[in-house]
Amino acid sequence: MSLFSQSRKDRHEKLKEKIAVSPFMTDSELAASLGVSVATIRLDRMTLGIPEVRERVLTVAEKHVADSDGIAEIIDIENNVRGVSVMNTSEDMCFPGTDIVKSQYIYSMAEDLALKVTGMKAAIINVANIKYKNAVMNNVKLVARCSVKSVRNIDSLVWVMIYHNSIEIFRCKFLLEEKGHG
Amino acid sequence: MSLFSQSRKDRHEKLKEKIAVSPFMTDSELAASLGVSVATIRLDRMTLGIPEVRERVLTVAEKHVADSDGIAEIIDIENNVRGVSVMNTSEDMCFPGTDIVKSQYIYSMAEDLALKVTGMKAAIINVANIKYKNAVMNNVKLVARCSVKSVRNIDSLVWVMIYHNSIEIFRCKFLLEEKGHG
DNA sequence: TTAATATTATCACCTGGTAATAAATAAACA
DNA sequence: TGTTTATTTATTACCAGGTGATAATATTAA
Repeated sequence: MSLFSQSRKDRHEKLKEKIAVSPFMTDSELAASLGVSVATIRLDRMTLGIPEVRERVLTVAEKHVADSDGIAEIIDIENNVRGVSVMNTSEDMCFPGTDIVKSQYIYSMAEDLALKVTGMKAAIINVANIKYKNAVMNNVKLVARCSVKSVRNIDSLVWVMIYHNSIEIFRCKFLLEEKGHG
Repeated sequence: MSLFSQSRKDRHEKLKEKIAVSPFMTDSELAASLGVSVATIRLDRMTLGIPEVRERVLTVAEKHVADSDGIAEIIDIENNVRGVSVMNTSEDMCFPGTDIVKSQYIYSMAEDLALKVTGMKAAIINVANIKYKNAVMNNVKLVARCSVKSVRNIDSLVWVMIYHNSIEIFRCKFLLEEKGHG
């Protein structure tokens, strides 16, 4: 292996890192920042299997809308009574460089399910009795179960429990209030 | 006002809605779905001030990376001792159609600050004593204060409190564990 | 029917690519 | 040293999804 291909390997590493850090750079920006021609960047991307800017941007954007929809899939729902959702944990839910899922994603799963079960344009005004005892790992299937404990006036009291392999890893109560009556 | 311009107003409304729902449609897709020519879509976008697909995609994608960095700004930090961050609530943190912020954003603000104060590639393994008593509204400035209560072995116990106008709206304890020892 | 309004078509141009090919350059080796 | 090989660069033709301007064609109201 030549010194030449060594410098290329270096450049490949730098390229991957640059794109990981700022995924929105065009080929010519990358070329300038690595002191090499656009054609070379093109070849490098081909060999590394890195798609063009627009695809990279689109991927990131699609992930965003997926997240804001709630990442979990509703499996079963009975309005104002109960609901079940499942979610597979993924790398981008984890603390960077670890296999441990940020608890905010667990919390979001619970909040989203509570919202969908009540069906109303709801807003959570009170959260109580959260328990979160065990770390959740990457690439694992979580099941959330939600049951509505009471519907009084415009408020709903909702319990959510999240399980991994039938072991409870999270639970919490939400008090939801119908929008516009607050 | 002519019937003609009435139908145009209709189309403008439909166009705005379509783009709000799926921001990644090209002009020709929009044209097809509204039964009108691409030129018309172009004119409509101009008059409504709607940018082209690629800009829309980029905007969404940039929001995503901003979110994953943590939306709050660190104001003051003393490693393993304390930290302060601020965050302005915005429309896209709210329940759709309301001015009430999803509590998951409050939770994320707390978690992110706890993580940054410990400075370590940390993972939250336990959360306790969450209190969240008041709804948080859109377009409001939140201040999070974090203090590290103990650093024992590889664990840190961290408290986070979030305030709006000096009123506490959220508090919680995190137990964090250094990655790789667990 | 005519004038005004709304829509469509057409053309030249732009960015950030793909794909393929040829040329230049650097390194390795006999 | 010259030759062979690996690597990089340049060039060309093409593509999608736009912008901007201008001209032609509906559509409707007066």
